[in-house]
Amino acid sequence: VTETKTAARSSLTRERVVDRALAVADADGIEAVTIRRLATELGVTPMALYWHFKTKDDLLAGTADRLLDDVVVPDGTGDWAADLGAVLGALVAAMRPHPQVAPLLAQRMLATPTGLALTERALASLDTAGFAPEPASALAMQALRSAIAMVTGDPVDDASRSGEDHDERLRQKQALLASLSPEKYPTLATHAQAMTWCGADTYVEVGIDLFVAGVRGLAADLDR
Amino acid sequence: VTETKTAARSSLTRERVVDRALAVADADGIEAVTIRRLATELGVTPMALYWHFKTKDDLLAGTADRLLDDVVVPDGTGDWAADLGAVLGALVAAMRPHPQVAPLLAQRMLATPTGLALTERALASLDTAGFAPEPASALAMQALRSAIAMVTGDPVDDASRSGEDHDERLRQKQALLASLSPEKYPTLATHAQAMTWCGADTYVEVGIDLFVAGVRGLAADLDR
DNA sequence: ACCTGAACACCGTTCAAGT
DNA sequence: ACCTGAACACCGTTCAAGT
Repeated sequence: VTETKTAARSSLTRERVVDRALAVADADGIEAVTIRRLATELGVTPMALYWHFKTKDDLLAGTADRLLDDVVVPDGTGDWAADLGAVLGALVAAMRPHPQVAPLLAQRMLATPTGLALTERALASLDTAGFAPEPASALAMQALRSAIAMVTGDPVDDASRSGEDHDERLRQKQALLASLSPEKYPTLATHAQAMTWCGADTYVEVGIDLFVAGVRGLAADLDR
Repeated sequence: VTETKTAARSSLTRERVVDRALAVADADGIEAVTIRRLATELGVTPMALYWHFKTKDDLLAGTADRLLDDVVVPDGTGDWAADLGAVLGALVAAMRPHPQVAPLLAQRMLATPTGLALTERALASLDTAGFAPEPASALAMQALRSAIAMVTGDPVDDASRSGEDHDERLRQKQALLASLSPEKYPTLATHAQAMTWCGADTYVEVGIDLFVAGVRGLAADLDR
């Protein structure tokens, strides 16, 4: 795991630090990305990172911003509902490879050009849908949070730990659901399999469709 | 802040520890609740807590479960949409006084009787709405996450710090939004005030309505 | 400009010991 | 049963110093 490349071993840069941070977060969870661990993996003193980042929060912000680099801001098509779905889809696609980092994006949406562009598009869609500024803003924020929620995955097992920990928790969850009394929790018993399947794809699709459908419903209520 | 009550100063209990944990989380954020801090505030050795809790995660789980104690599980009325909204409302109402603790509830919904009861009701509503087990489960999980997102408040300033920090961040946010070029971000400029208002009430209402409307829309699509 | 070294004030947790 | 004390392996960060 330690830095072994002879080429470009010199010159610590913000980019290389963020690369490592992303790798560590993906492998062992966001709580594992630590100044000291990144330093040792980069073959450097912990304090070396403080030349490139003012603080650990700064480092995490930089890591979050990296996700936004991959976002392709969709063009407007005139169909506000489709546009809103496209913004959500773009955001979700960018966050999905790094679910551990996704929650940090909440604080970066108004602090980054891409984040601002996405927010602008979302608000524009909601504006043409007929929402006043206040509900439009609330909906835009909820959109952001929903997107994060979709990629963060199964709420029950937090999906942070990889490998065996993950499997064991999933087994525990299944055992728990199987042990429930069908009289007290009839529907839950029926849905035991579905609640543990962890199919991220359907989860994301349902999430985006749900949000757009919700906004559509609220927009329709405005006209009455 | 340190424990000063002469009555019942003896006998550390799980309840008293959780009380403190909640107070600290509300005052200084969830990252401030620390075994060592709780111990000193309770006038006790850090290790004393380990008699009542197996680990810090256990302590946090206990703190999260406390929020669920205040939940009143709503009765079914026959109107599945209303029932779904009631479940969401009950959950949101319980989490709202302690936004810092709310995210921890995600892991406790299937590990606690009240959580199971709420999940059962939500799944039952979605079942009568016509959803198959898989989408119903996905929607139920998204409901939980949405509820947490609603109480966690403004994504931009994370609302964890109280008082002056909070005010300063809000001012920074306003300044940032005011400094945007209206050509590049026309809608954002229009919504600058609304994006900073922090009105939690409208935010929650919009969130619940949005979710129910979304499910209604998806349910209607099922019949076509 | 860019990095090292030592030090400080924190963490969670183990293990043995007290009462 | 319930709590203390010392110790271990971690944290983020400051401050002075090296090159």
